[in-house]
Amino acid sequence: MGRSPCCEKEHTNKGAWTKEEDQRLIAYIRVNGEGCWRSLPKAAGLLRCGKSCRLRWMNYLRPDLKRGNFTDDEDELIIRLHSLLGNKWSLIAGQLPGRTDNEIKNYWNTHIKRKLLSRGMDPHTHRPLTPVDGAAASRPAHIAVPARAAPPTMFAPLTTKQPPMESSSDDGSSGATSTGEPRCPDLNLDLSVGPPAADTPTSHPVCLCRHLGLRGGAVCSCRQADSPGSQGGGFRYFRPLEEGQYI
DNA sequence: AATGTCGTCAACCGCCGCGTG
DNA sequence: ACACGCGGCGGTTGACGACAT
Repeated sequence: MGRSPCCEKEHTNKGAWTKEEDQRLIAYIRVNGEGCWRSLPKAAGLLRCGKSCRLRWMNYLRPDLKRGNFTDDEDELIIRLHSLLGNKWSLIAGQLPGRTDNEIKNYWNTHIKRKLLSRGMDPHTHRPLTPVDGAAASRPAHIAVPARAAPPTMFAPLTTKQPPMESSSDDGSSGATSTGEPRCPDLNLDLSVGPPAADTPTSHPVCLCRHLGLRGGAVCSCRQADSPGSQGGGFRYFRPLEEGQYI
């Protein structure tokens, strides 16, 4: 049998939304607020699947959406967040007010991937392309390539049990550990859009999870985050990048 | 001007995680 | 512990416009 369909497909419209449908959806949500997407279409007089209504609202109709081109700052922030989080578009979108996960995902696939390739970076791993990667990058799109492991593990988090790494000027022999393992590049965790505040310390470590609002979630194991002495409590830290260093 | 190709993006699909009974 | 319903997420598709030939 399997799961029941989310709606009666034979009685629902599909495809592009009309202005009238948009107006109905907006008017309904203005009065009743978001939520209960399953019953919303009927209540709002829409012949649409609840999921479709939610998507339309979230990605297009929400009043707080920022339309228009991405700024360079937003570009860089997306790249940094992607290197940390992988294809977690909703988490990335959470750091860019007014942008949606769908929008960022599209933008990544159409613009940023190419931007990284032009920098000689692998958009999946955020590492410099090797000649082999380069060949892969030029591989015709229809030739499938197995997805690589998600990047989040690429950047081994620093814990307070480890001494902070020396500044990344530890030369760029970089990229390899003494064991010959490729070393994870460091991360610039100034995740704000726009110029940093003058008094913002950029060299001392920050809790990534906390910065991303993930503290207490599955991703973050930080404890006692708000207490000043919490550095010994198991925080995971990341060290910012040096000027001009890419992730 | 007609046709083909490419890039963009809104929308759909199927899966997953969480809450609830 | 289990099944179910729902919302949310990420991958993919397809329509459409811009550009090239």
